[in-house]
Amino acid sequence: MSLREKKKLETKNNIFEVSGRLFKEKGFENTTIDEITREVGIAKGTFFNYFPTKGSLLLYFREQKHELIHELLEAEKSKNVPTKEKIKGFLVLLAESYEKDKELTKLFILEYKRYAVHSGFSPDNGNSMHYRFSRILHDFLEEGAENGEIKSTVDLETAAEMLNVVYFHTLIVWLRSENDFPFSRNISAKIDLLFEGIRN
Amino acid sequence: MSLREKKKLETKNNIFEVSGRLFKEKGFENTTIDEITREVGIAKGTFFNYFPTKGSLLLYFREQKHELIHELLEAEKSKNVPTKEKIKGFLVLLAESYEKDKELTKLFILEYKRYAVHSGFSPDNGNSMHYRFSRILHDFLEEGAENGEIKSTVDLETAAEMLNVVYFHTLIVWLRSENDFPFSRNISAKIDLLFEGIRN
DNA sequence: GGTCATTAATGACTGCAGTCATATTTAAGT
DNA sequence: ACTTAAATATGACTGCAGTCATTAATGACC
Repeated sequence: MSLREKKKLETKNNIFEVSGRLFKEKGFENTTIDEITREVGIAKGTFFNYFPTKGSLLLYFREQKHELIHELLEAEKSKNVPTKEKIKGFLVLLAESYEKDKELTKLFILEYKRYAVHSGFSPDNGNSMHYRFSRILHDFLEEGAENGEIKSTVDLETAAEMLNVVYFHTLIVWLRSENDFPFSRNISAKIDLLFEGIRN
Repeated sequence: MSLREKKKLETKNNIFEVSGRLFKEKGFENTTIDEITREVGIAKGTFFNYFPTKGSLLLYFREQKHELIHELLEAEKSKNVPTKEKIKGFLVLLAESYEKDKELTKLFILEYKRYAVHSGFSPDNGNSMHYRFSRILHDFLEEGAENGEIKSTVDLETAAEMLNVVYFHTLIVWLRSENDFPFSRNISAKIDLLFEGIRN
């Protein structure tokens, strides 16, 4: 790695670290780029060589966080429990990992939503949280379908999409609540409902 | 109504009308307050006497739109069809009403989401789209429960919340698509799935 | 119809995100 | 070591949302 590359990486990490701290301390809106760059010791313009907008920092936070997801996923995939339990376990674990950085998570979930409405979660965007999650959930469901745990008439894409969207909605409500919200029970109830149906 | 009140209403309507037109013509981000006020013939500051932020215009658009909802609702409520069909009918009608102002709808759905993440859809906020919708859906479900169409073990609040969130997600995807997306079939399939469950 | 308090209008001003022409640093070729 | 091209850094500048102290319009009351 050349001197150039080393410096570049270091600058990016510095921006990342400082902005994360400031966002947590004072919130996203109350933190200015000027503040971040002053603290990092770079010029304002330099920031924009690394991140195209202030909001894109949040997408980067999300990406970093999601490196962890695949570990959770592998651990959960190999368990020998019914599909429904696997999905519950995965989503609860995931939420617990978000819980560690509640404030930051709120921010990047919000930013994701903004992005999602503007530009969509198109399949060709490998970094789309929505897409990756739907894929993972779809894999679980497919396994369940192969075992005969799931009705053959169910469209697995649709089911995965619904799990996904219900999950994120619940996550947001949970993140916003002051921890008196029993996330895992709540999401479990919804997954049950989706598996069992509501019709008598 | 006094002269004052008349003028006030007229100014508000003018802002509403001009901004709506400009948003449709050039998009929300590309329309500036200066432009709106110039065209309306008021000073910039006056705008903020009527709407606290640029985004709040979108909430106002939404409110206006939602005056229509209750008409749809009443028509649908009185039909004598199964609960599931009532819900489908209502959601499809609603989507069709959104379709008339696709670009504007996109904007205010986005703004709603932003708002929702920031400040929640608290029950005490009577204007919250989320809350009103959940209430309406809840009413439908309650009727279904009374007729024995719905499992007694199902928590109606949860079911309404899920219908709601799945609906809005689907709506967004549909609004973003270029009309080749069969909304009513898609949302119907999801409602079916939620009613019947996915477990074999 | 004149006085005064209340309500609304005004636009210069502030703060911040994001741009861009210019300057500096790096690395490769000779 | 010198030259040169490419990569990177810089900060003054622009554009826009939102504020606020000041001014104008309105209507209640005598």
